[in-house]
Amino acid sequence: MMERILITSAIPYINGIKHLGNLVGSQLPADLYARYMRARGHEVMFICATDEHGTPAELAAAKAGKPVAEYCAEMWQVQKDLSDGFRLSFDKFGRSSSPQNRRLTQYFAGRLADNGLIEEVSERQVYSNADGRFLPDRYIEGTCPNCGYERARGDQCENCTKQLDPTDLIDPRSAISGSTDLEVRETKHLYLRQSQMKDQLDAWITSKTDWPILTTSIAKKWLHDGDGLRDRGITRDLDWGVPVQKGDDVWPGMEGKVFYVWFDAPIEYIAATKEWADGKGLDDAAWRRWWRTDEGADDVRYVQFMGKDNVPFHTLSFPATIMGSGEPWKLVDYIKSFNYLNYDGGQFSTSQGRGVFMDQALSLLPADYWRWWLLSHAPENSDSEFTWENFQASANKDLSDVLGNFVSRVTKFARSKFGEVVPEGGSTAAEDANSPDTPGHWLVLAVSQNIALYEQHMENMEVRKAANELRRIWAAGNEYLQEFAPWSVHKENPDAAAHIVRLALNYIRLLAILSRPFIPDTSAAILNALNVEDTNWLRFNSGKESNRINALVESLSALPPGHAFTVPDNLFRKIGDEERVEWSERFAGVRA
RNA sequence: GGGCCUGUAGCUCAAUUGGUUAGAGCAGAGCGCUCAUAACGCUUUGGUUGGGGGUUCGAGUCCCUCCGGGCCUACCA
Repeated sequence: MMERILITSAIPYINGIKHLGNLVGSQLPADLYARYMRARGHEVMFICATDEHGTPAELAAAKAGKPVAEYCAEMWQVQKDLSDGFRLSFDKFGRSSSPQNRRLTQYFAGRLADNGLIEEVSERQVYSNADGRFLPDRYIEGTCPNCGYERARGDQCENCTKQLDPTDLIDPRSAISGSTDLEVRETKHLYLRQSQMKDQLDAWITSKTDWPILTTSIAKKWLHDGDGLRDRGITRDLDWGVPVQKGDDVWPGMEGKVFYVWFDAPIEYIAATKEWADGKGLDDAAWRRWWRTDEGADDVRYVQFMGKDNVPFHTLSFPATIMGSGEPWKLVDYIKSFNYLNYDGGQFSTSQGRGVFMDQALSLLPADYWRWWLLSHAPENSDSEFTWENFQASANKDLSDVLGNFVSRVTKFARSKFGEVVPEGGSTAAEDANSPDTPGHWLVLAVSQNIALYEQHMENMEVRKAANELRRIWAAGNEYLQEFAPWSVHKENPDAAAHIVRLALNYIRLLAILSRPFIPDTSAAILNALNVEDTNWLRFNSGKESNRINALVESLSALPPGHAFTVPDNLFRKIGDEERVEWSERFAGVRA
C-alpha cells in the first residue's frame, strides 16, 4: 500500500562548509531513507534547507567583508552544490531566510500570542558600544571569578566548568572585537511559554515508546530538570533575521528585533515545502497536504533526522510551537537521532582544520565511497570514529572486492564466452525455482531471507544493520559463482554455463536496484551498462515467503536471452597505502 | 556538581530486551578456485563481555560500587 512520508533533515547552519560528521548525523541517513521509500513506491517529500539567521552568520559575513544577505546567498549555493555532489535527493533545499519562512514564522508567533503563549519580558543584557550590538553570553570573555582563568566565557568557564553570568566576569570584554566598552542595557524580549505546555509535551513524549533512547532521554531531561521545562526567549536584538511581527501586524515595542534562529529554523521545514510548491508553480494545497492534517496530511508519516545536539529543539520547542498554534499542523511521528562521528581519536574541528569536510571529501573520491563508509558506520548507538585505515579497508574490501569485482568477473566472463548479450540456453529461473540443486533455486534460497532482513532494517532506519545485510547480499553473488563455477561448466556444457551466467547478470541488476539508496551513482552505472529500463524494486504484495520468492524469480528473469549489455569500467578503484598516508597527514590539522 | 549514554575478539560492531556453547565483517592462519580489480570461496585461531560484589534456576543484559570514554546542562547553532 502506498504511503505518504514526509522526511526532514536537520538544517545545516550557513556559516561554512560542513564536515563528514555533520553529514552522517542527519542529511545522509535521511537521504538513505528517502531514496528507499521512493524505491518502494511511496510518495515522499524530503526537505532540507540552510539555517541562515543568528549572530554567527553576521560575524562570518563581517569576516568575509560582505553584507550578510550576500554572504548567505553565496554560502547557500556552496552548500547546495555540495549536497548535490553527495547526491542528497532533497525535493527542496530551501533557505530559512526565504520570504515564505518570514511570513510563516510571523504567522506562528501571532497564533501563539493569540493563545496567550507569548510573554514579554524585560531583561538586562550586555551591549558592546564598539561592536554596536548586544552580545550573547558566550561572546563575552573575561577572567573567571572562580579560578582566575583569563579566557572564561560569559556562560561558563571552560577551565573550571563553573556556570557563569556575564556580569560575574572580571574585566569583561567583547570576544568579537576585544573592546571593553561594554554596558548593561535594558531590553525587551518575547518568551515562548513552553512551561504552560509541559504536561502536554511530557505526555506526548511518553507516548513515543519506539523512539531511540537518545531522543526521549534528552527530551525527558529538559522536561524534568530542576523546576521543569523553562520558557524560552524567542527574539534577539539583531539586524539579520525574521522581523518580529504578530502575523501581518506590527508588534508594538518590538521594533527592530528579530526572532531567534531556533524559533524560525524548524518552521523552515514547513516554509521550504511552500518554497518547493512555489518553485513548481503549484498552489498552496500542494504543500498544505503535507503539513495540515485537516487538508490532507492526516495520512502522512513524518520522520525527522538529526544529530543529538538538535534534539531539544525538535522534541520540545518546535512541538510547542505546533501545539501552541491551536491549529492542526502535522507533528513529527518519529525522530531518528544520531551521536557524533569523531575523527581519528578526537573531534572534527573547523577552527583547527582537523578532519574531512564535504568539499575536500569529494575532491578525493566519488560520493559513493563516502556514502558507503559513513552509512555503514553511522553513529547510531554511540559516538563512532573515522580513521583512514578503517575507511581504506572498508572501501577496498566492500566496494572494490566484494561488489565491484563481482560485477567485473561476471560481465567479463559473459563477454568472453557469449559476447555482450545475455546468453540463452539451459532452464529458466522459474523452472529452477521448483528444482532443488539448480543455480536459480540455490540463489533464491540463499538471498531471500537476507533481502527480507534488509528491507526490515531499512523500514526501521537501522542504518548499520541495513548496510551489513546489503553487504551479505553482495557477497552472495561471489558465493554463487564459486558454487556453480561457470568457467568449469562451460568446458563441458556451454548451455548450462549460459544459464548460470544469465542468472548472474540478472542478479547484478537486482544488486544495483537494492544498492541504490546507499550508492546511487554506482547503481546508475551498473544499470546503464546493463541497459536496464525497469528499475523497480522487487514486486510482491505481502510479506509471505512464497510471495517473496516469486518476486525474486521474476526479478532474476528481467533480462531475457539476447538482451544487450556492456562491460562497465571498474566500478571502484582501490585506495592505496601511499595516498591513505598522505591524506591522513594532510587532514590531521593542528594536534591538540 | 547534576543528568544521560557507553565499555563485548587485535580493529569496527551484533546479541530477538533475563534464556542453550556470546556472534558477524576486517585483520591473522590453513586449504581450494583461476572467471575477475592478486580479486573470490571454504575452514579456522582469537573473549573471565572494563574490575569487584549482589539478585536469580539462569546475567553481556537487572542492582550496588570502583575505573575508563563521551554527550548535555537551556543566550552558539
